[in-house]
Amino acid sequence: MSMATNADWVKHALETLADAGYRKGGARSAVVELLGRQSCALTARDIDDQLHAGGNTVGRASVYRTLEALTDLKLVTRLDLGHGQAHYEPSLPSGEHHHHLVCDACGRVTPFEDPELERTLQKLCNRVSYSVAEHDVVLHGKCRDCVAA
Amino acid sequence: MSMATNADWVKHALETLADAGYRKGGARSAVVELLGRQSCALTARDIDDQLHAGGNTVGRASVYRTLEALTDLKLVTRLDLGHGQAHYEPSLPSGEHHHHLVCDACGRVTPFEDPELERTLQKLCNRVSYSVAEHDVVLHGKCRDCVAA
DNA sequence: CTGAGTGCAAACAGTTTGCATTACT
DNA sequence: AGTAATGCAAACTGTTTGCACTCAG
Repeated sequence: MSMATNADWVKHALETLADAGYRKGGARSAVVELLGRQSCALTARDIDDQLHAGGNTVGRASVYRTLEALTDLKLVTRLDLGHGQAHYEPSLPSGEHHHHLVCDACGRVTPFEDPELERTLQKLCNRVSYSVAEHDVVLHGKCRDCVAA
Repeated sequence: MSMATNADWVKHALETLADAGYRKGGARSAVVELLGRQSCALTARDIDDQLHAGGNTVGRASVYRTLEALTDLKLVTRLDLGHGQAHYEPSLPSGEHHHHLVCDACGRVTPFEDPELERTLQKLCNRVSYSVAEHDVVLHGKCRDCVAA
């Protein structure tokens, strides 16, 4: 299921880019395919490093430009997890999403889901004076390993 | 009550700094007093600008150093609201806290409180593998004015 | 052939750091 | 007097932009 979902996301993302008038390009496809292989949040640096480790020669700029395009098309979500660098993750067309636990000691990021939280947030959004498009919940603390150490 | 709370916070903050071994200094007091006058999140830039507008000659560096000290002592909370710059706000000793609505169109930040959300988050924290020290909820969208426009 | 896509290097913005000076204690 | 606090400028980091070159359509 997870594999199918990720493959679907890559296909969906490439199609959406094409529909939006973007041409095909090596750097962009490389970023999209790399994102498709991940399930949780990556930084631009992570993406750049992994692409280079795989022998690819994409420039930082192309990574950022691709991420911007994908974010504009709502294909990826840009998250601020509080360490001064943005994180990006594919957003599933189904609309389902998770939130994040961040270890302030080692930097690890762990996703979690909680239906009750979603329900509570949903109710909250209706009560508020803004038109809410998106919500982010970030729990900061120490992961199990760092608590032990 | 709001006035009393803010005045208390300034007093509390200055005492805590003194107890922690910090000497008295003009830049630090200026930042603390300015924070005491605000109730919601400010950027370092905001603080620097407001101090200069008031005729003060503090350097950026001192603002940041003060904010770091205050954050370490848990006197202020550092928030990442997703626009690449950190926001800071006094944290009340009572432990009560609010979360934020951010208008992605005009940048406005509006605080809100929701006891049910706090309860839900509390339960969630107990169920999770991390030891959670803090939680941030950020709702992104458009404020009433920007929806109208 | 034309313009979007790309890589590089330079530009930027927010934040941090090094250092000489100032001023609490 | 001794040492923390401060202001300035330079250094750093993550991100964006300008430009010449390449390649998809």
